[in-house]
Amino acid sequence: MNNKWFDELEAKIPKGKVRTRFAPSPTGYMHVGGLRTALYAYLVAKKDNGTFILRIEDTDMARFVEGATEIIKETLNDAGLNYDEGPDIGGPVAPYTQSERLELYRPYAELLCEKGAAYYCFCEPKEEDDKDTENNFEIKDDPCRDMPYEVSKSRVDAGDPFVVRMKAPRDGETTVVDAVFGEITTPNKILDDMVLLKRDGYPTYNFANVIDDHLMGITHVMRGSEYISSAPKYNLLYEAFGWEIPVYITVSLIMRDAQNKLSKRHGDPTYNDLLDDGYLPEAVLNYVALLGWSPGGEREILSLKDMLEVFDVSGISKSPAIFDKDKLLHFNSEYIRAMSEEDFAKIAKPYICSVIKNKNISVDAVARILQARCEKLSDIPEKIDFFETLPEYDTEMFVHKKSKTDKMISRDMLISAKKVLISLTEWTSEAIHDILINTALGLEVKNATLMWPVRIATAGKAVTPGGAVEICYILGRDETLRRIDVGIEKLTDA
RNA sequence: GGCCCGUUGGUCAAGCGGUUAAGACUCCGGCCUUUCACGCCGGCAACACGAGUUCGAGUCUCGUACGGGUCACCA
Repeated sequence: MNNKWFDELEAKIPKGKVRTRFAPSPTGYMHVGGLRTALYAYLVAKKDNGTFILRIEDTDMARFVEGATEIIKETLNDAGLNYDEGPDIGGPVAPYTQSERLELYRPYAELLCEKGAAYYCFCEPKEEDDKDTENNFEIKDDPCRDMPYEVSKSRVDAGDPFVVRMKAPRDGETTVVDAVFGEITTPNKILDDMVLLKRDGYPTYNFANVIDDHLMGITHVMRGSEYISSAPKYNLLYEAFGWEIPVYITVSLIMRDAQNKLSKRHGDPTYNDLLDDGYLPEAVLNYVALLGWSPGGEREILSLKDMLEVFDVSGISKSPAIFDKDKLLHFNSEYIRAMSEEDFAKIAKPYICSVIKNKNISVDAVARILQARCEKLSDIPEKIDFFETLPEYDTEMFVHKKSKTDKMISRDMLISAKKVLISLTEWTSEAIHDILINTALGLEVKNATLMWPVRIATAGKAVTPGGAVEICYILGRDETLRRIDVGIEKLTDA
């Protein structure tokens, strides 16, 4: 490659603005941690009016998953993390998918070999088995490390299979500066000669990442703390090229418990699983933002826009955070309650319709009584299935101390309720409410004494969304009266 | 095992040398009420341990313990 080729690439690099990237590998789903990294990257860029980029890191042919890129794009989309440059929309430093950038990496690897900062290695790949053998942690110099450049180059030219490895210095030390972790100094001698270019010609993550971050003009690099021990090697690479080192922003891991990180393999939910389970994207995003980052004040409910205002790298924590589903659930219910009635009805509808087929039942009315009582959308069906069909129930449910009811009283109450409801001219919540309250008054019993049996008879359940009035209203007159009759009958038998 | 990082209630966390050590989730009371919720009010509960620096340490230093990360031709 001649210098012009490199120069042209360099010339394309946008400068002067903050540029961050989310660089997932397409595994078929989105990790909760990945979403958080994407969010932070987005915030760092957008806070400064910068550019947020999506880059797909698909350099592992063995792990390719069909459709995975689409999942990533959709996720970013419905989380509101809109990227300015990416695989589908292009940009000044396209392409944004590493498998489409393959011809870029080898010349850079060769350049490093020429400079003596890397070398060709012809050793056979290590066997899977002796990789993990016991305490074999020693790093030993690669036999090809000291092969003269000309010799190795001619072998490469002759077609020998090879990998390119970085030539880490054996002395001195490297200091990494991280916006979260501060300065970390590592003796170079413990750094291994990591592979840059694989035998199949693909770059490794470590290499492609550095090349692309540079070529794409990335100014701030966020990644999980699992990469922090590789950071000195990245610095060495940047230095070998004479490139400016970006600002590292390392975020700690999200854990399932004190000793295990969140992982799909162990059955922990991915972002997509959470959505399927009835969580709202905004709620998940909000919750995840607060795992490992704090805005400092007492405010916890933050929209993406709010976060843009208050986000600061100094609020990122170094210690790992345990993912707490209870708290996520709380955020979710907060978001549900904050929605407008119409919006809630819209998202609840599919869940409502999954159990309620009866056309006489108003989906909107059901949604209204549900909104304050559901923490996630997926709890909806079991809460309202009684509207569709009256479940079998035990008459013991009519007995309620606080409402001062027993079976006898309940039967009387149902008979009274039936009498007034049957003659009700308009079937509205207000009308039902007023006539029942008046009836209780006339009977000289407390409201609950009348309401409790009516609710039990019409729902067949001890716990229901909404009270007697709402249930009667939603059920409609005919069904309400029918269910009251069923109740009276059951109580008569008992 | 080497190297690196971390440690405030069960969980998320504020705190950046002087506080009665915030707040949120969970849990437990109470109020409201036609059930359950929602809402409101209240409560339980923490600086891992040991030295040192300092008039004074959750805050600084060192050590110990515990936990995590990493040591792939995976990312």
